[in-house]
Amino acid sequence: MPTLRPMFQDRLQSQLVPVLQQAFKALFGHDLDAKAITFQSTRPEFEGDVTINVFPFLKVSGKGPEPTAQAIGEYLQANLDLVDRFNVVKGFLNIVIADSYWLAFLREAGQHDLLQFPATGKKVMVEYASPNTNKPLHLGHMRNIFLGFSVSRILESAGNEVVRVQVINDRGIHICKSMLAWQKFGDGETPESRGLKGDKLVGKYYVEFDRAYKKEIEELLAGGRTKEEAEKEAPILLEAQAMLLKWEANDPEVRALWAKMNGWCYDGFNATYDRMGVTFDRLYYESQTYVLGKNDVLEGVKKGVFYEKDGAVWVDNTKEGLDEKVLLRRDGTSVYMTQDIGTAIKRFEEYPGLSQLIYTVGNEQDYHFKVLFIILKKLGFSWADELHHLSYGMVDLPSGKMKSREGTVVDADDLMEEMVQEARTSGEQLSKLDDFTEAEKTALFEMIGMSAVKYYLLKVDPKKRMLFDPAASIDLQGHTGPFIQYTYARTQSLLRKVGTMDVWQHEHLGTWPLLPEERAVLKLLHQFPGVLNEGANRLDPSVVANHTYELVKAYNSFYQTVPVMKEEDPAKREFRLELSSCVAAVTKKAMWCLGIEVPERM
RNA sequence: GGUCCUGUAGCUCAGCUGGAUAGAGCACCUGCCUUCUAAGCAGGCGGUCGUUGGUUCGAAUCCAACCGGGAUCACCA
Repeated sequence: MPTLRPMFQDRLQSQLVPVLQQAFKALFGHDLDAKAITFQSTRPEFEGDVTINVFPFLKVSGKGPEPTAQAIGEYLQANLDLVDRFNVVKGFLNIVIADSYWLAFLREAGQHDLLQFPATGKKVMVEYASPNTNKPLHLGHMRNIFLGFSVSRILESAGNEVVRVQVINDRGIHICKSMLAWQKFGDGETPESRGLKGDKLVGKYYVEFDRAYKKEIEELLAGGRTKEEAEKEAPILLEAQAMLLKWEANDPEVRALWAKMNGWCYDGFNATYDRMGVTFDRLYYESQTYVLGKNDVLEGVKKGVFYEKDGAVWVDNTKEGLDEKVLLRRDGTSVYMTQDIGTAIKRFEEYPGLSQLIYTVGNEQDYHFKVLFIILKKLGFSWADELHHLSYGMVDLPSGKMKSREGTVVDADDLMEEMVQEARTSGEQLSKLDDFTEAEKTALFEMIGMSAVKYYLLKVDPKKRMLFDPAASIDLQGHTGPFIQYTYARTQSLLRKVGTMDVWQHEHLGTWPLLPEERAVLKLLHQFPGVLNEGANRLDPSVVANHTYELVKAYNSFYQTVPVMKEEDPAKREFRLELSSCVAAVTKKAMWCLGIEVPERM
């Protein structure tokens, strides 16, 4: 993967490394490579914040593990103020970082957004939705959309300018099927007359088509045709194919129907996107892009990158361990790959400063993108190395795979509605919201329900296929979005009280032994920029999701065992308020990176 | 068959640039609301990290083979 973004340098490690190098020089007369040192956070059962494993250095030190660790520890303690003390357990050097360091860090964190990196000056395009216009969005689209949108937010936080893009597959045989079925069986009904969302109505006729098609096949089978013949010869299919030809010939009537039904579909999609909370900067319609690429391919033939065989144009990727692939059919028409080649080129033309292009598409297209990227590289585009397929695994149901034909797809609108209703049911049972207006409640339950779905889909490593268990996803406790929202609401409750009591002066923070609960929270805050950087480099929201959970879990533990407002020492109280405030800000921003909103009360 | 992804607790998932007795959530069991929001906290139960070899001082992590799950390999989109 291209590493465009600068590596985040952990501020603690960047201070430790040079002194460690000095230590190795002074103690063992060895020039230590900075990359040879790996830090790990100290396991909770030992005292310390950072741990260095000295086993790799035994050859250099010429001593056993414990004396080596001891010597390094002593050197660090003597030469670096932020090293307060240390202990050695077997080959592990556990370093305790001085409270003053943590306090200074907290002060800094209070003044800056830890999760907003300086501008990189880079522009990145993220394509994260590519629906067909013949059926409504479902659970699979939801993973795709939330994943890509979150990645776009993460990249933005990491300092990049982001262009969010949707590709709409608005032409082809699939939409003709819906159109034909509507013409035949629709009786002129519209989303308005029927009271149905536009995408649902179009989807309904896609199903109608399939039903009629199957019926015709059965009749043909009964008439003695083979299955294959029947599938090819069913009159309604032939009619749909004829309609596609008419569409391509710009037949006004077909085009008008096409525009009308696609319009219904877009209205439906837009309503779904609104509820999802996602937006696009640029839409690409396949009806406009499907003609692209042909000239680029012919250009490639001239350059000798592609070759002709049997009248068709091929690319040979056998050297790359792949196969040969047709790019233009014998009749000169395009295949899917052709238009993807053209569209990629067009995008870089449209956005001259673009440095990276990310396609959020399911892993069933891994091969397709591998081939696409190789082809663009062969055509000599300098940006070909900056193309990335953000591939994600399929979403399975407890009953198995989702199959539209078997009616087992989970509809996006239905699922969101169900989750919001579940949030309402549990929220009203808790009866903490008596002074909320009905509108406020509705907004809150919307926020909670949506966070449950989004977090559930985002906490899993994108490349793995995942199981969507409706019963588990509806859970609002434990490792869930609502749990994180709840913690945020807790911090806000505290900070509101401060507002009315005016006890928070933001004055200098004193020095005293930090409590373990406080340290745990500080360490997780301290690690967060590195986590965001990792998420941006790996294009993986799950690392951000999981670390946010770690943070709020530690904060809850702190909250439940350490007094904040009730602390009598004003300096400690202020420190804990500052800590709470910082946790709140970071949590809010991290959730923003996931495309999840966070409530002031719940 | 070739290629790619994947296999960790009853279930869903972290950990995988090699390092200390493998972590969470759910489920099940025990405590904790006259005290800053109990959508919470504290604790218990629960694992031959698919199998077998190899590399290493050290392997869930790297390598190989095998087994299981998935995807893909159209002059389809």
